[in-house]
Amino acid sequence: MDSYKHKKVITIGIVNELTGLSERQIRYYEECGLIFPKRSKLGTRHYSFTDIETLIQIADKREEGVQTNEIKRDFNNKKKRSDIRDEMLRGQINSHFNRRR
Amino acid sequence: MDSYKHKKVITIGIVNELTGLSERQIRYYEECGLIFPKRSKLGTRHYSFTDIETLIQIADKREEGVQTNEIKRDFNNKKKRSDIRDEMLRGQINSHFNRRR
DNA sequence: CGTGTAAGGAATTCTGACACG
DNA sequence: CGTGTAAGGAATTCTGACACG
Repeated sequence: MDSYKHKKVITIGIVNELTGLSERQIRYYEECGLIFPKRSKLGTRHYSFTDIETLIQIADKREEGVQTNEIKRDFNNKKKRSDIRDEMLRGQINSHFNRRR
Repeated sequence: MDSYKHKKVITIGIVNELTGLSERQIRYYEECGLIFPKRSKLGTRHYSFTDIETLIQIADKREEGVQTNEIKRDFNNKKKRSDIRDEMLRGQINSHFNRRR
């Protein structure tokens, strides 16, 4: 599966290499609620490949001058839209089953 | 794509958590030529998810009492077989194109 | 607001070696 | 052969803070 994409196994140093963002920036975007690394028992942050993809999107937005605030709102809206789409899909499937009864 | 699977971004501590193998064992299997982590400039080992899958296979074999030697031979044979299969596939494709000329 | 930096501590990783077997 | 361990050093990561703006 693509579950590897979501597994939180990458340390901040590697994320820095992969994204070009400083550790300071990476931690700050977490503080802003844009990414959510997992923590090991000892407090070390672990990121997934999807986190890295998100960080690259953030970096692009930031270069355009978009504030973390805006970026967060955009992310939430995108999520909301995909949730709605999923729900409509479920609705179609249900009506399909209802028709068959 | 599944290129994430092959990206060498995981440190040995995480590999230990994911496989249950000790760092000593993980490094030893590298010495035996069974896995090939990448090295950062400073010498830290980085593993991919495929490396982890390989390590889990190794662990299974070792539990059955198979020596690293045997395991390596098995891996090489498996590789050889898949290379041959690939070559035969290429042969078929070529003959297909030749027929059309 | 977003990011750099110096500070000090705690945990990580590395290598080469001795040990047991 | 395969793995544990203690040893010492080097690099990593973390937090809270001061700085600039």
